[in-house]
Amino acid sequence: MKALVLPAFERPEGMTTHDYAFARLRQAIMVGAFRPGTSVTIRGLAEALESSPTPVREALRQLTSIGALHFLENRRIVVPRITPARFEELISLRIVLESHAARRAVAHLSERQIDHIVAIDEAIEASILAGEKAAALIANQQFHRQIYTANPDQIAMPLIESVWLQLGPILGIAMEHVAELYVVDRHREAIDALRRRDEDAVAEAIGADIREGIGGFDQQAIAKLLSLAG
Amino acid sequence: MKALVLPAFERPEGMTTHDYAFARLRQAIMVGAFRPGTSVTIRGLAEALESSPTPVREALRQLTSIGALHFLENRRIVVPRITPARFEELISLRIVLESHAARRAVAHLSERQIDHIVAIDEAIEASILAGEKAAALIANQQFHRQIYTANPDQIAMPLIESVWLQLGPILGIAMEHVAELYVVDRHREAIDALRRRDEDAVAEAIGADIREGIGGFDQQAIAKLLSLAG
DNA sequence: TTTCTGAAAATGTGATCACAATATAAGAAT
DNA sequence: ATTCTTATATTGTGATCACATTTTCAGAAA
Repeated sequence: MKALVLPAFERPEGMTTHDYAFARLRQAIMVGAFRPGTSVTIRGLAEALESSPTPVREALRQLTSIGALHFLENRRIVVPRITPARFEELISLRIVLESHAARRAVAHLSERQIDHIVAIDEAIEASILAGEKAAALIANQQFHRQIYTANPDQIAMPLIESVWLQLGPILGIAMEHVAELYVVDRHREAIDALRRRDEDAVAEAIGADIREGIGGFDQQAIAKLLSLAG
Repeated sequence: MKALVLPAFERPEGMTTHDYAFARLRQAIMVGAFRPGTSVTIRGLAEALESSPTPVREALRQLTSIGALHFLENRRIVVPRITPARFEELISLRIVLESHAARRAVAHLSERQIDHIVAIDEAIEASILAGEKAAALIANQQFHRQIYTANPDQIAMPLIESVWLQLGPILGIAMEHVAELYVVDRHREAIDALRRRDEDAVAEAIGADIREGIGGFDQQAIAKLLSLAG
């Protein structure tokens, strides 16, 4: 049994053991630290997190509720495998959910908030130029999240993050097999549309961003990646 | 402390205590057995379910992950309150998610499956005529679920059910304050479109069904309901 | 070499308990 | 009558342990 290695995570003071376990595992999955098909154990994670089974099991249960993990019939806990069809389904869901969320956020974004989003976009490009894949990934998620959560009554964010989590494992594989990140995003276009308060254009830009970004991998490339992950 | 009363639920043999607790609580919330703002306790539910805190807490954690419950800062567990804006947000999400899921299911539905869906629709009407509100509600959900899950690679169902769960509590209130259910559904239209394999028409019918069904309550009616639920 | 068998190890499950934080309610002070 | 204080009860948290199931693997049989 090799020891588990989880991405670093600072534990805020006062955070419960359960919340810590959940946040850390969630983040690990989100950035692709686990490969599809990997199986995890409660005790193993409890040891890695220096705690006990109870809070870890609660965290794992939550992660299964949002599709990040699967409890099999034999009660084994695994990172879900991804088929090409499932991948395509996830991408189309991202497009539908996120263009909707973006559209409904437009009216709530202040100029100051848009400035902040611009700053995040610049951070993304900086990370890419520096070759820091994980940082670029996190910043890209932050870019999207910042837009959608501007709507104070917004409900979609947890659902969107559920989809992100389900895409996480394949993201990790993709990052390993892509020599350098090539920037193909529509962020500039989305920002311009935000400034014009053009809801249709914002929704369109976000949809295209997703379609041409990770969704741009064609079926063949995905199949190849998935076979490598077997 | 008044004893909790949960809707009946038959426990399949071999089902773990945790799964039983989760399924039963989930169903209770889904059909509106809990009012918005209600607070629940781990020990109270453990007693009602004749088990212990551990599996119940796991079930509650899962339910919060899908938006059915909220853990407050003080660590109290409550059924989320619903504002008119949040309600409108939930309905628009339902429309987006479900018309998308319906569209992507069309190609997978066999004639036999469509026949089954017709049978469910007839059961809905029978329940309405018999005045059995809860049964009509369950059957209506079954109608929608049956369509969406025809797509074997479908990912959206858990997200859709998350939205249903968040609408559950207000459903319970609505059922109490509506003397008789008036049938305003587009099921027949959806079924015809399914037979024609007309994806656009199916998506449109499902969207209209949601919009004119529960979504049809205008803001004023919702505000009244929500004030009663204070 | 392959397959079968059984013992040992690993694993998920759930009840219990001690502890800390929070809420509740009774009584005192203003 | 209202507000503040304090003691009691309630509640969430997390570690631990016993149990049942599953997995793993060494050794025997074919």
